[in-house]
This record gives sequence, C-alpha cells and structure tokens, in this order.
Amino acid sequence: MADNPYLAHLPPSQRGVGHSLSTSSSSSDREPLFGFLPRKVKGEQVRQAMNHQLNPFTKQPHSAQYRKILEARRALPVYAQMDEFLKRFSKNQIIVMVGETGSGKTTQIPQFVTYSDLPHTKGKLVACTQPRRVAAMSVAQRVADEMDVQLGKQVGYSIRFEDMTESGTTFLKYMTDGMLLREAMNDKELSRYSTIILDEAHERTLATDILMGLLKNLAKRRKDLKIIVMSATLDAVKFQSYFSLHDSAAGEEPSPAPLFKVPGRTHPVEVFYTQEPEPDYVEAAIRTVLMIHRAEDPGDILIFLTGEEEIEDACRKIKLEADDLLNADPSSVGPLMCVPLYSSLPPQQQQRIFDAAPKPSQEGYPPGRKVVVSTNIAETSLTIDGIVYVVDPGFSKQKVYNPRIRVESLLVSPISKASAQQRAGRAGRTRPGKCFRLYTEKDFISELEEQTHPEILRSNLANAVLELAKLGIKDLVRFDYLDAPAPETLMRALELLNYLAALDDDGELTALGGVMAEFPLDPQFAKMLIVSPEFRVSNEILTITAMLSIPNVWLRPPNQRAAADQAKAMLTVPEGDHLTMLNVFNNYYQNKHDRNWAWNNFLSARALAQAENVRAQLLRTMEKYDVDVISLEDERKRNIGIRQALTCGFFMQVAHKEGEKGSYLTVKDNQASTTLTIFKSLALTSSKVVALHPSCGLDSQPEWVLFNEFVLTKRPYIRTVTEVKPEWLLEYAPVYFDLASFPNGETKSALQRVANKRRGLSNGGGEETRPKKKLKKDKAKEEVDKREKL
DNA sequence: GAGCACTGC
Repeated sequence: MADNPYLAHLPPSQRGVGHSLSTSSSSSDREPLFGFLPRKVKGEQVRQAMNHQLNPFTKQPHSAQYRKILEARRALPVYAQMDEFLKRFSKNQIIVMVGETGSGKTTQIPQFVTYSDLPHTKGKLVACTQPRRVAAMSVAQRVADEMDVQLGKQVGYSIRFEDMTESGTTFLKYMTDGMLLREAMNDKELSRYSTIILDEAHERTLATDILMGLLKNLAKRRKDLKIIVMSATLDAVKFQSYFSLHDSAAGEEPSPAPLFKVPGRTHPVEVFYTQEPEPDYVEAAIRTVLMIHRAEDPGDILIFLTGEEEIEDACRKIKLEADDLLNADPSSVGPLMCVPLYSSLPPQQQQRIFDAAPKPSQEGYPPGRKVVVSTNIAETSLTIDGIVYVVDPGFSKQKVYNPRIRVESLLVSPISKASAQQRAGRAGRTRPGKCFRLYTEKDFISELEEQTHPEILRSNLANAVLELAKLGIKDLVRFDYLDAPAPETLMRALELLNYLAALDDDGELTALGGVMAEFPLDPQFAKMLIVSPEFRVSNEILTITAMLSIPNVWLRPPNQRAAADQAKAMLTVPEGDHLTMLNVFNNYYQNKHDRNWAWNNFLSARALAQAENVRAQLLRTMEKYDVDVISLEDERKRNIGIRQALTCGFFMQVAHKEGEKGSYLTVKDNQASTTLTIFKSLALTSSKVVALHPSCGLDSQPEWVLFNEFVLTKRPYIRTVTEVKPEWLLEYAPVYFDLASFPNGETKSALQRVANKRRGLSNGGGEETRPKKKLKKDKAKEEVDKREKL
C-alpha cells in the first residue's frame, strides 16, 4: 500500500482501510460510494469516500491538491459535526441551520448533502442559493477545487448572464436566489432538485423571502424534496417556527423545524460605547479614527458611513488631520492611508482597499495604518482582511417604501443590532480587535431594532407580485410570508399590474402578464417593450430599457465638471432624456472600436458594456416570445413612436405643469382606481408637487411629461423625463385616465379640453373605455378594510 | 442646479 502514489504522503490513519489501486478482488476495490444508501449515509462512510484514492464522481484518482485542501477542510468547525448533520439530514425534510462566520457551512454543507443525497444517481441536482453573484461564483469555484472536479462540470454555478453548468453532469449548483425564483416560474415543482439549500437566509432578500414561502408549500407536495435554510445570526427561531412541521390532520401540535448549530471561528472583539450621544456622527467618526491612530496598537481601521459624498468628505478631512499629526511629531505617529469604498467606485479603485498599510516614515518610526471608509458594502459584500478596529456610527442608508404615495426612497436610518454585530465582527477576522460604537450602550439596547426590516417590507412589490402570480399563487394577501407586507403595498402592486393589463379585474394573470413576467424588468418596462412593435420602434425601446436598467452612465469628475457637462450636452436630445439614452447607446455602439470614446465623452464604459449585456439578454427573451424587433426609418416618426410606446408603460408616471414657475404636479396620485373599487379606501394621498431634476435635458418645460424616476432629495424631483401628448394618455390608458373619476383641478380641465377636442374630431363615436367590471369583494378587500378601521 | 445604500432577474 505504501507504493500507492496517491496515498504515500498521508499518515496511515488517513489512508482509510484497504484503499488501493491493486486489481485484486478485496473489499478495497469497491467503488468509493459502495454501500451508500441515498439519504442514509453515515459520517464514517463519507470520510472513507473522501479518503478513497478515487474521486467517486469522476472515477479519477484524487490529486495532491485535493489532499491538501481536505486537510484544511478537516479543521473547519462544521467538519467535526458531519455525523450529526448527516443523521439530521436523513431524518428530516427541513432543517434550519445556524453557522457563524468561519464555520465553513457554505462550502461544506452542500458537499455533505451530495454525499448523502447522491443526486447524480437519480439525475437530480442539489442547489445552494446566494444573495450575490460573486458569492455564487467564488464559492462554486472553491467547492469544485475541494471536490477535485472542473468548475462547470459536476459542480457549477448559475447567475444572470452566465450559466456555468453542464446538463446531465452538474449535480451541485450554486446560484443566486433570484435565479432559482426565475426557474420556479417555469417549473413550479422545481423538479430538477432533490435538495435546496437557502444560504444567507438572514439577509432576507426579497427573492429568498419569496423562495421560503414557495418551498414551505412545495415541501408539502413534494415529500422527496429536502430543504435546508442556513443563516448566520441567531434569528433561527423565527425560521424554525415558520418551517414547523404541522400535521393538522393528525391533530398534532406544530413542532419547530429542527435546528442544527455550528460554532464560528472568529476572534473576540471588544466593544466600546460613547458616554453621551454624538450630535454629529461624521465628525465623531473622524475624531475616533485619529484617536485610534494616535493611541492604539498597529492595525487597520474600518469606518462605516452612509454614502459617497459623506465618505469622500471624511477621507479628505482624515487625511488632512493625519498629515498634520505626522508633520508635528513623526517619531510618535505613523503615516496614514485613507481609502474610500462604495459600489459606484470603479473596480480599480475598489481594489485599493487590499493595498498594504504604508511603511514607517523612517526606519524605527511607528508603522503606517490603513483606514477604509466604507458604506454598508463592507458589512456583507466585501471582506477586508487585516481590519483590527471598526468605527461604527450606527447609521446606514436604507430603502423605504411608502405605498400611500407610491415612493421608494433612501433614508439615513439607525442600523439594527444584528447589523451592529456584523460590523463589529469585521474587526475580528484575523486577530482580536476593537469596535468603537458612536452611540451609548443604552441606545444600543433600547433604541436599535433587533433585525433590519426585511426587504419585502421596504419595497415596491409590483415585480414580486407579478412573479408570484406567474408562480400560480392565487391569493397574494394570504400567501404564507415569513413577514407579510403591508396590505397597502400589495394593493398598490395589484393596482399597477391591473392598469398594465398584466392582471385582469379578478386578479388573474393575463396572457400579457405571463409574458411580462418572463422579462427581468419592472412591469412598466416589460409592458412597454412588449407593445413597442405596435409602434414599430421595439429596437429603440429595447435599447432604452437596457440603458435604464443599468447604473448612471454619466461621469462628472469634480475637477472637470464643465467639460463633462459640455460632453453631455453634445449627446442630449431635447425631446427627452429617454431619447438621449438611446442616442448615447447608439453612439457608443458606433464607436466601439474606439476604446477612448466613452472616456472622452465622460461616460462610464463599464456601465455601457453592462447595457449591451442586458440588451442582448432582453433580445433573447423577445425572440423567445415572438416580440418583433423593428425600427422606423423616419427619425421624426420614430421619435414619436418611441414616446408613444413609453406612454403605454409609464402612463401612471406623468406630471402636468402647473403655473409658470417650473413646478409640476404628478397626475392622479390622489386617485383611487376606477375599476378596482377595493382601492377606494387608499385614496388618501395628495398629488405631489415636483420639479424637473437639474440633470434633465429638456430644452423647454412641456405641459405634459412622463418620468422614469421620482427622487426625494433636497426637494422632490422627477428624473429621466420625456414630453408626451395628452391625447396619448387618453388613447393608450383610457381606464386610468377615465375623466369621470378624476378630481377637479387644472389637470382634469386640461385633459377634458383634449377629450372634448378628440370627441369632436371623431364625432362622438368610438367609446374607448372598456366595460368596467367590479372586482369581486374578496379577502384582500376585507383585509384592507380591517386595517382602515384600526 | 444635483447625486447613487446594497443586491438581484
């Protein structure tokens, strides 16, 4: 056996029993998975298979690298609990698992599952979802290495724009949660999967929340499907009771889903609080950093602030003060390097967070220190090794949705306790660290929420509701959510989808809605894309949709503002910002051979490349559903067609000019639906007075404009704006613009004049409003009524 | 005359 080249370097204890390449017919010749009974596999069997000289999945001898990695895997906390995990996996359909950072759960548990579940023997897959693409990709790569297979073969990943799997070969697939949700829309049973693992469930992304609801239901229908919900924090009790086993037929009391717990592997972090609340957290953060720099041992610092402007500002101030300190006394204070970090920063600059801290200014002088000033991106998405000190002012920008006024906005808000703990943990990744919280301990205990509100409670749900409808969920209000959204939010979503004709008046998905759901877009965009061939401008609408699906393309470096504005003016189309976006993309496309074109025009090449990617994906979907891609030759007619198609998707986002001061009134925000009587009770809002955003490229102030975005910053603004004709509103959205139900005012009078003129022209004929059908008074309505009474 | 927390399809 010592001759075995694959085992010779291992101590005898790890060679397993009788594994050899000899051809004699001893038990050692058995296949690595000999005797494995699906879902009844024991830890000892798995360990033997792992030690076998042959890879059970490729039948190839294990590589030296495999052995080396296996050594490291054995040291992971989760590895020590393999036996217990497999026992639980055999016994239960649903398991909730808690593993702190460093436990190895994301890489190991899916592997344990495959050894027990043996998906490859039944043509199935094990899926493990992640909230972020990079995580899905990098974990898949790591696990492929650990299993000694090529990425994309037995182990793969699936994310938007990239399917790194091989049909028939891949049996362990990491994927984004949104991707699995999309798959569910076309296969409600998720029949390809034998086990589904939802990782990072505590992050409570919209997709994970919806998946939890679906899987809970699916588990009742598919007894062969196993589900593991993995979470990092101790909020597992909630998941346990949500997934409780309840056999009501047998009259049993519900018993919580079993919990499997694995310790983490991090270093202790000492937490400090301020004695008094800090009135200015940015100033306090800067002061704290300098205090650490002067008084604490070497080690890098991570500060959490809320946004780009705040971060750049703080970096400048820290740098100034630190340079002063260094100049005043270079023998007692080291040099300091300050690095900003936020998502809109170009990747090259983001990489700077991994640079080493500066060297001492002179030999024998104190070492330098790196300070990273970051948004929440460093809380979950990016990990920086070597951080020893964390400064946590206790705030972050969070999305909030107000269904009453249908507005999503960003608000600087206090973080949750869970978030504060996550931030503190960032100081203990490489060695014991310290966390300075810029609030009092009392506030931490009594003021901070336990958990950040899940996304489903903070978002416009139009998209999610369309997805659920496509998933066959009939009663959206009664759907078994882990946290149910406000009924108003659901109503707003239903209302929008009904106006877009994605749902009929009974709340049933229409054929149009079914196709809309196939597009990875907000419903308004999907609608306008699908109807755009009627205006013979689908090629252009496709481009505009792609451009509006990506981050801002305009660059404006602080020292070159005038030049940037000038470049923008050159590309601006005065009829509207949507046409400008189209123009930008077309120019980019024509100048693709010129690598400097984007840069010379102060445009983000990265964003434009993304737009191209999105456009290609949308084009594939259009082709799949026979949405023709066509263009109008004549530029004038084409631009009108584009604006008309825009109106078909965004007629609910229209503003009417009031007076001459450039103020606009959003149309009909204070209105209840005409057909859906259940929304009458929601008609409590007032119209919003808004202004055109300064970035708007319109050369005049047209009477009627359509906007893509409402932003609430210093003032309420509408952004990405295009002029529309009121006739189009009446023609393409007759139900929404039914004047009989319109509130009196300037807007109504203006529309009335247009309507009268149209009626005159068509001689009173052609009643275009469709017959009004009352939505049956269903549970949804009762739900809302109940709310209103409270 | 301003801004874009972070993801995802």
